[in-house]
Amino acid sequence: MGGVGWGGGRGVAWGARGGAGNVEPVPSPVRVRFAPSPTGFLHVGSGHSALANWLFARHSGGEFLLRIEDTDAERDRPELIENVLEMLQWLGLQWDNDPPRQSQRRALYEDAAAKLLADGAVYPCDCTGEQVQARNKESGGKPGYDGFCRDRGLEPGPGRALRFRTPREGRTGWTDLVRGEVSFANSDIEDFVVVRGNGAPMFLLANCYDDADMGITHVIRGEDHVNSTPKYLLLGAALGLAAPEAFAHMPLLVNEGRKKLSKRRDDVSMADYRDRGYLPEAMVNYLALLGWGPADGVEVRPITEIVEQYRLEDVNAAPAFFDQKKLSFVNAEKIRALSTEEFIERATPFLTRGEPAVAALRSLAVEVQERVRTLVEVEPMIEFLVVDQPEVDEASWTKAIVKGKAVPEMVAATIARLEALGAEEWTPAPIEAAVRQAAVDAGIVNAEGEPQLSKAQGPVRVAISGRSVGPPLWESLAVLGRERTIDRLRTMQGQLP
RNA sequence: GCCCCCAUCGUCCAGCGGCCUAGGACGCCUGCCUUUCACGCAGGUAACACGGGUUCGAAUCCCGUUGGGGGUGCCA
Repeated sequence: MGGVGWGGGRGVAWGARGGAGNVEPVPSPVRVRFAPSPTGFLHVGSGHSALANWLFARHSGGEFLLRIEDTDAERDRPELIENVLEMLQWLGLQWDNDPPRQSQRRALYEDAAAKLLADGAVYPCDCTGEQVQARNKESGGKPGYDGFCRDRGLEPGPGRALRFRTPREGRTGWTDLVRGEVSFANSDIEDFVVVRGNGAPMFLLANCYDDADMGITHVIRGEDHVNSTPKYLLLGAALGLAAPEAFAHMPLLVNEGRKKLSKRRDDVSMADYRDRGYLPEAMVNYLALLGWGPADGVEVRPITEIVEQYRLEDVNAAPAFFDQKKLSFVNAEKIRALSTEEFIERATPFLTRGEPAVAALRSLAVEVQERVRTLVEVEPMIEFLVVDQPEVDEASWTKAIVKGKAVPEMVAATIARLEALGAEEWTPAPIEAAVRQAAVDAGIVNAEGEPQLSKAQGPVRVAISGRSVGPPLWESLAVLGRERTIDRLRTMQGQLP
C-alpha cells in the first residue's frame, strides 16, 4: 500500500525535526488539533469532530490544540472566532494552546510555496475556471484540472496560481483509525491549487504545513476531508514534512434525509441548543454516542467515564443521524441528575421574569425538575405564580372545561371548601383534603363514592395556572396562596360557559 | 460520470466464525403506579439489503449487485 515513501514521522517527536543528523526517535505523545475556519457559527457537526479530538487527547494523556484556519479573506468573519471558542468552552472542551491564526502565518506558507516552486513540485498556471471547463467539455466532460499548464514553463506572477504536480503513477494512502487502510491512485488526483493567483496560500498548504509545525500526531476530522487527504500527504512529502502517525475520519452527521447536516436546512447551531436549554454535558454525551457506543452499554454517564472508554478504533464509519429526540432524552436525564440547588442555578438564566420567577421556581423546584426536558420548559411551569392572571390556552380549556364533568359544581364546591380553610391550614395536605371533599360535593365520584381526582382537578388546575398539565396541584395551590387561588377560581366561575 | 467510504430494529449503538430463536438505548404502543403531567416499573413493536462463495458452521470472512453518503472549487 502507498507509494509515497513518507512514513518518517511515525512515532517520532517533532522536536527532532530540522536538526541535521538528528535521527534519534523519541516516542511522541499524542497531539491533536481542532482547526475550525471562522466562516460560520460552531455547529453540531464541528462539535462532533472537536469532541473526538478532545476525547482522544484526554484518553491518551495527550494535547488538544486549536488552530484558526482563516486563510480565506473573502469568507472569514473574524468575529465568529469568539463564538467558536465560546462554544468549545461551553462544551467543556478545554484546549491546551494559544490558538494560532493562519492569517498571521502567511509568510511561512509563502516560504514553503517558494521551496515547492524551486523544487519543481508546483508550477504556475493561468487557466481560468471557464477555460478548464470548456476544455473538459470538449474532451469528454471529465471534471477537474486537466494539467494544461503542467509543461508550459510559465513564470510565476500575478494572476497565476501555483498547482501541485501530482505524480501520474503509484498510490497514496494512509492508516485511518476509523476506516482502516485507505488509498487513492495518484492518477485520479488532479493538479490541485496550492497558492491562489492573488498569492494567497490555500487550505491544503496551510493545513498540512501547520500540522507538521504543531507536531500533530493524529489528524481527526470529518469524512468530508477524506478526498483531500492524499493531496495533503503528497504535499507534505514534497515539503519534506513528516506525516502524522494516523488519521481518523469521523462519520458525518446527517439529517432525516440522510444528507450531511446543513446550516440552511437543519438545526445545527451549537449556540441555539445552548439557548434552547440544553445542558453542555448532555450535548457532549449525546455527541459522543454518535458513531460510538460504550462497551458496557451505559449510554448516559459522566464525561470522565466516556474519556476512559472512548477509542477511535471503535468509531463507526457510517453516517449517523442527529436525533433531537434522543438528545432531549439525554438532556432530561442530565437535568434530573442535578442537585436541586444546581438545577435552580442553571435554570435561572432562562427565566425572563426576574426575581419573582426565581423565587417561584425555588418554591417548586423539585417538582419542576423532574418534569422538564430542557431548561426553557421551566418558566412555563412556574409562570402562573408570577403573573396577575394566567392565560388559558385553547387546548386546556377544551379539555378541562368544555369536556369536563360537573365543572360549575366543582368550581363552586372548591371555592367553598377552600374558603373554609384557615390561614394556617394552607398547606398541601389540608388543601388536598378540601379538594377531595369538593369533588364529592360536586358529585365527581366513582361507584364506591370515592372522589375522581383526575377529573375533578382539571378545572381547578386550569383556573389557577391556565394549563391542564403542570406541577402537582396541592403544592401549586399552597405556593400560590389562599387569596390568589380563590380569586382565580372566582374569575373562572364568571367565565364558565 | 469518476474517485473514496458505508450497509444489523424507524433512529443510535452491541455483535468481530459457533454463546444469536440477534442484545441495549431512544422513539412508538400496552399495562401498572398515580392528583394532571413527568418519573419509575412490567411488557410489546421492530433489523442482519440482495446474490454468490469460503467453512462442519456466517450478521460476522471474500466477491459481486443494489442502495446510501461524501468528494469532485484559485472554499475549508
